[in-house]
Amino acid sequence: MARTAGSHSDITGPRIEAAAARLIAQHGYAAVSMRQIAAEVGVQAGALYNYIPDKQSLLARLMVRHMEELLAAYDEPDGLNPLGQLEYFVKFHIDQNRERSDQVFIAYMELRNLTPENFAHVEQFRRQYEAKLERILTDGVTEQMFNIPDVKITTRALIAMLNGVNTWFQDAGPLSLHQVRALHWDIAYRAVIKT
Amino acid sequence: MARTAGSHSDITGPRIEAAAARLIAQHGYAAVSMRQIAAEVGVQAGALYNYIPDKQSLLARLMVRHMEELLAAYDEPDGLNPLGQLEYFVKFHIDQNRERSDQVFIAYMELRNLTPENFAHVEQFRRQYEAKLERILTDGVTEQMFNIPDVKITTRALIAMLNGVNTWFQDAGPLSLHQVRALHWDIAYRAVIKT
DNA sequence: TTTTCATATGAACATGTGTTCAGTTATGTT
DNA sequence: AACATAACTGAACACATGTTCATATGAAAA
Repeated sequence: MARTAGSHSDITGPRIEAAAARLIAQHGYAAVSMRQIAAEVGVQAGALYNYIPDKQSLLARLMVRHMEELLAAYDEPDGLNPLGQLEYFVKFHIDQNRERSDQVFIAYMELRNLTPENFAHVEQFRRQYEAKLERILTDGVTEQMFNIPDVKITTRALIAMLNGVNTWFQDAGPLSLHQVRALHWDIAYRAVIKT
Repeated sequence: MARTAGSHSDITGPRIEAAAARLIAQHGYAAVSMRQIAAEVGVQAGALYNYIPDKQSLLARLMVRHMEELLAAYDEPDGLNPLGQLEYFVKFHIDQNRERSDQVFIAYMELRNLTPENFAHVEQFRRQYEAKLERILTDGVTEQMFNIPDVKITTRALIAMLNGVNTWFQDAGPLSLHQVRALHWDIAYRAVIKT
């Protein structure tokens, strides 16, 4: 038996990435085999190689695509002062953590499993994203709205804090996403505001 | 050829754990083989099983021991008000991140590679540690020193922020550990203090 | 010196790995 | 109806995996 039904090129491709994202987020890149991914798609392992050069490329593609989509989804808010922009960033980041939790999780857990070339590629995107927040903080300091001893450290600290949400937030939990957003915004606000 | 030199039981054991910690922190549990660990120790793979029942137990032991040592190293500061205790906690956590970065990294990156039983065991320690911070924040609120909308979320947010240090701090970097401590303490302070 | 035994070897086992590819099948086109 | 080809199978490849065990070794005890 070969192809079991229909012309599936356009559907199998995305399904491979979706299955890979799910499994890798759950078990880790090294712990997931090509045969597991194939089984999740409902196909034999060999068929994956019609869509992917190799396993490493699959991981890299997953991460690059995620970073591209993340940056694309962030539409620079016009006409907001630094405080408003910071609020936008915080809520955007938390929303992304929720909507695309697998990809977000992979993007910062599997960096060490990338080849140096792929790592450099992804890292470049990561820095672009970080630069958005850093810019907001810098502007806020310039406009004497924020009081921040070290903008670079505060940038990383805030992102680390926001990423943390992904490790414990569950839809079934006691807190709504709205509450989580509000509480993190409160902390971020107090961490930067000039009093 | 068998044993190549001397009676090494008391030295090989710790060396296995040290090598495993180094390698797992760098490449991840699933990506590191028993033969790699053995090679790092300077021994054949079979010899590891004089000290370890299996690979999974090695990971679990690493994590449990780390958590035990972490909790043991934390000697409850007497006679400090909540603010002083919070400062102590922040600096303690950052110092631990530096002194035992491999173990800290493993302890929150490899949770998903534990069997359910081992996970439950480690998770219990993790909650004990988290409870220390939560207690400090609760006390601060009670004494009307802190203003915290949700103590549980703030606890997690602060720990996530502090853990973040481990992902980018390097001794060779531009900032001293002292500076990093001070900057994070500043953020934590502002996040909780009642104004 | 001889005995004892903890400590390590190295080969083997069964299974799993990523990847390739000749062959098969269903689909859309002619 | 016949064809062309995209899409997939299934078996195979070479090698890696965790783990076991009979065997060898050397240091300490007698």
